[in-house]
Amino acid sequence: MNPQPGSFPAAGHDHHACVRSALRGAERLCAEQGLRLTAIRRRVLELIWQSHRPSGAYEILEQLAGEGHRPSPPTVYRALEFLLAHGLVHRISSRNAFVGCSRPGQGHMAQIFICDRCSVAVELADGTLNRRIRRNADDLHFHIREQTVEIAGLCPACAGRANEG
Amino acid sequence: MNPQPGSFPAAGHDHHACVRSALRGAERLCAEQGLRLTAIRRRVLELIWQSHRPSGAYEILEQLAGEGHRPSPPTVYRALEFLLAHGLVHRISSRNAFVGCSRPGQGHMAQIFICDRCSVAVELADGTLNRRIRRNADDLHFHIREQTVEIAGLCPACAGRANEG
DNA sequence: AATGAAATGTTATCCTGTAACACACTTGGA
DNA sequence: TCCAAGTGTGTTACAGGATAACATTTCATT
Repeated sequence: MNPQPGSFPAAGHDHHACVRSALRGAERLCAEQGLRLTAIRRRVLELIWQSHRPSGAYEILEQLAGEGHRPSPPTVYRALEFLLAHGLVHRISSRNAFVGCSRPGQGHMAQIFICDRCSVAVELADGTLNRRIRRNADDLHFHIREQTVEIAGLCPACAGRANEG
Repeated sequence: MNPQPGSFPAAGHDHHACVRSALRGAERLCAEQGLRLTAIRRRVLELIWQSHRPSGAYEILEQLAGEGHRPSPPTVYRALEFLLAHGLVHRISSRNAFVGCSRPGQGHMAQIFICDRCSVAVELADGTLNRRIRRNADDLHFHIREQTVEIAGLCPACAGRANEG
């Protein structure tokens, strides 16, 4: 089961299932579209899905290094470029980081909520909101290519313990 | 007159007036709130307002260097930090750059449209859209601290000559 | 003048991302 | 089977963005 799009992951959710589901989804999408999910690309996607927290490119690099690969930055950035281009991951501009996309292949007009405290990110794709953005663009006679909607704050769990640590 | 919030600047608009207006606004806001608009802060704001294109921190640095100041990165970043904290500029995460805020002091729930071709940025503050975001956050039980809404594409003028150069 | 807080200067370094070029591996056709 | 062309990867070197840590100055107020 994919990480429920539209809600923060429950405390004890089966994360291995998230990862498996994401990889299966990627395999299916690549098969359908004749794309090559090479070993590196697959591994980078897998590492990004290790958690629901956006990963920096150099974090990924270090994890790969820990496995003996020792790739250089361009290798990782190329894999990320591929994953971004085909909607398998999102870039979080406000953090220079990358997070798995919960709905690969369904266009990329997502809104992403990121917790300041635990860093968990959740994506939404609110059609009403997207239409509103498009309408604003139309009023400006602006032609949208890409949108970035990132909301930072506290997730439910962290808001609950806001006054602790 | 401030750059019309909510529309792309007209071809022959009086840009000196934009700059003057932005600086006057900043002076007023700082006076009201007992903030110190020091020489550097003022100069950085002025440089950012030189155009409606977001400026990188190191661009600003170079311009200051060209005037004999030769400041170091932290100096510029501190000025930017001040200007951001008091709503005088926006950070454009998707470009690592900064642009003047057209409505200082009115909260910072803005949407920014940026042209891929000429880089001009225009800000909007659509209450309906902001309420929609807030509503999505409420549904998630997420507490918003800050939002980033950046839309990239082609401004009216550039869309017009899209098939030329 | 003396004091404490805020602002700036300085140095060094870290993090993020890419250019440029070499090599290897598919894949389809001669 | 071998060759070409395209795609993917390796490697080196560097550009660009941002901050830590500490020294010094400036300012408002006593």
